Amino acid sequence: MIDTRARRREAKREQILAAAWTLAHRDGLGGISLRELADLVDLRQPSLYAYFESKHALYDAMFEAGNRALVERTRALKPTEDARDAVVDLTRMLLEFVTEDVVRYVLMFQRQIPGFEPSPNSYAAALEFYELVRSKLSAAGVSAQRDIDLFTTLVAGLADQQTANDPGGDRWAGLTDRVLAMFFAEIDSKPTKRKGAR
Amino acid sequence: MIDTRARRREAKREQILAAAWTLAHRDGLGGISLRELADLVDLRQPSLYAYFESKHALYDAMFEAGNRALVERTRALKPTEDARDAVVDLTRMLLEFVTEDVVRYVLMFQRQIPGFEPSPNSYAAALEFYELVRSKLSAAGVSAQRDIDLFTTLVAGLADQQTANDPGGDRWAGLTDRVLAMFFAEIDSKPTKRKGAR
DNA sequence: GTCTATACATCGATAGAC
DNA sequence: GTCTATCGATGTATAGAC
Repeated sequence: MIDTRARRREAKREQILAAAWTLAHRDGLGGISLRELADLVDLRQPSLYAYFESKHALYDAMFEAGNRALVERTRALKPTEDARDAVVDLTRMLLEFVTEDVVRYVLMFQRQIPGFEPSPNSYAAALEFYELVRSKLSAAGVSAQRDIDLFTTLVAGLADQQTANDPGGDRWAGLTDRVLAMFFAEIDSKPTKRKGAR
Repeated sequence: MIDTRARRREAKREQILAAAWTLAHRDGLGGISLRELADLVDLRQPSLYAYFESKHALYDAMFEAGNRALVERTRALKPTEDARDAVVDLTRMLLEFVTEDVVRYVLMFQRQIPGFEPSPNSYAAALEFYELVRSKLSAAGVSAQRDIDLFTTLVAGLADQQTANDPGGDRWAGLTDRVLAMFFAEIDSKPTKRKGAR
């Protein structure tokens, strides 16, 4: 049956992707060898091309998987009464997401693979996440672009320092609440005119 | 004379380093090809090993040069009356340093070369810079480790976002003053006991 | 789809002659 | 110090049998 064939193919694709993550964790993102990857899934190297048309396509699939996981995780956050609590929960979750798999973080948020650009399809997943963030920020009274940029600065700084200087620990992640309190104090001290304001 | 020989050797080393920066700017850090590098300085590829024992040793020399330049730039900052102004000047200079040469920034502050660890000698230059930062922060009333970590978070965030999302521009660098004002407001709101306090 | 076999270009690195 | 020659590995890709 055609369905069986398609399902087997999809299963093999998933198997290849899982093996790719394994290799990436061991040797780094750039250290994935297609010959070794093929070995891990009982294929010969040229046969990988039946599933991914290039190594970049493999990275692209990994990039998409990472972003879909992040979107899912974001959607699974419990609703909060206060909109700012939602931003706190989001940020905590993001730091956790980032520290639990540094390689995935690097693939998604650092430009480390030379020449790799996400396909429009994969990038859509990334955009979906950013939209969720924007929406939560907006509900918390943060909608000016420069205020959003300030927020991304803080989160990027926490994630960068945490993964680079204390992987596995929480030296910087532990600053999350303090950083956000500081952020909202700054926002409140310079209120921005909003659409609904009189 | 022995001096002449040593000087010629040092000059060739510098020539190789300069060519390496040229290639890195064109092709990225990882894109440096030893064969092309040798061509640029009129050598054959294996002869480079008379000057650098490996490609990592070349990166190490570049890492050290970058850090020495940063230390020099920091020492050249004009003294200020107010200690917090010195931190502002330092941060502005750092953002400028980072944006004027993104490749150098990546080499110095991101872990992008697989397996590259600075030698103790090169790392000493990096430590020298951190000591200067610590000293300026301390003079400005920031000496608790968690407060220093907060500062590094902010600077890392600005540098990361600026270089990654707006290279050549100043979308995030332009937030520097606001970020530092926010930082010092936070510091003042939670004063830390200091050695000299009564 | 998967295989064998092969090819090409590139890479960092090393041996050994001079 | 510099060279030629070479090694072993990589990613990429294709041809052609089954």
